[in-house]
Amino acid sequence: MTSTDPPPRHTRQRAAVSAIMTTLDEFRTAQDVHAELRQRGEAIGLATVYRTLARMAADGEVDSIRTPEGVAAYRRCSAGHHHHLVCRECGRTVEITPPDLEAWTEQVGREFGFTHLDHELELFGRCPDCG
Amino acid sequence: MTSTDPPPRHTRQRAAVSAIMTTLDEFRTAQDVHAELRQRGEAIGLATVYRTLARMAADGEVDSIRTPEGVAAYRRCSAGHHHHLVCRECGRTVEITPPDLEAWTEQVGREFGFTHLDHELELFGRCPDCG
DNA sequence: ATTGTCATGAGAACCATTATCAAGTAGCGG
DNA sequence: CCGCTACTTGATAATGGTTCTCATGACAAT
Repeated sequence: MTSTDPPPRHTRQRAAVSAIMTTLDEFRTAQDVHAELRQRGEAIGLATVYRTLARMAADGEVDSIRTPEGVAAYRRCSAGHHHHLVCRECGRTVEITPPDLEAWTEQVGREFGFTHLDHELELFGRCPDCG
Repeated sequence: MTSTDPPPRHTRQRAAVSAIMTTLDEFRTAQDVHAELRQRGEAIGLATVYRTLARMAADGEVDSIRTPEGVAAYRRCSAGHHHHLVCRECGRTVEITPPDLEAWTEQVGREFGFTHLDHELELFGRCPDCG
């Protein structure tokens, strides 16, 4: 696991997924991406879209989240990984940027000797419209 | 929608779920709760556990999140919960206490008008023993 | 071109969750 | 207590997103 995973091969399908992800600003599910590619005339299987997006997420090429309904959604990587404030009632989501979280994560990692650190932070609440 | 839903009835099954949730500190899935109750000799159906936990979450009696794998998990509503640094390889866990997270959560809530705030934070990495 | 290896994809398998609906039970008014 | 009615329960089926299977096809180094 520490060592080099073999690099992904360059295929037409992978290029198509990569290309479409750079044109989309919002989070899309794998099913959405598959449907969109099909609509554009690309011949690509659903399983391949799932695999490719998962791989791209693992490699840091896209960000992945879970919608409140539990489905995975992907979006092209903006600079810096961010977090969300989610309404429990209606699912409305606001992007938030906690200060110093990256730095604090590194500090905690050093303190306990952990490496390859990552963090997951989500805030939950009830939005103004849901009282 | 906003107003009067009929209040839940007092049943043996609901009492059992409510009771077990007060004894558990960590997030548990509905399946976990169901298995645990069965192991304790409670006769209760899986669907009922799902329904009861969903209802309790809607009523604010428990908090609910989605794990990175996409499954729903529930935890009793309590002040002063803690967080973890988890090794991806061996599962080793260290309790951690991020500074100012409570205060920052409140501040973000006020900023966007969200109420009933809670947060979920976990750190993941590779522990010293796993290199 | 040949060959070993990885990627693809159609469909099946998987699994958490939800819907179905007949039977049981809580709670209330009499 | 009695009975009525609406709510709850639970075994099972259905749903739907995601992953697995494995035969076939494509990539890339020789």
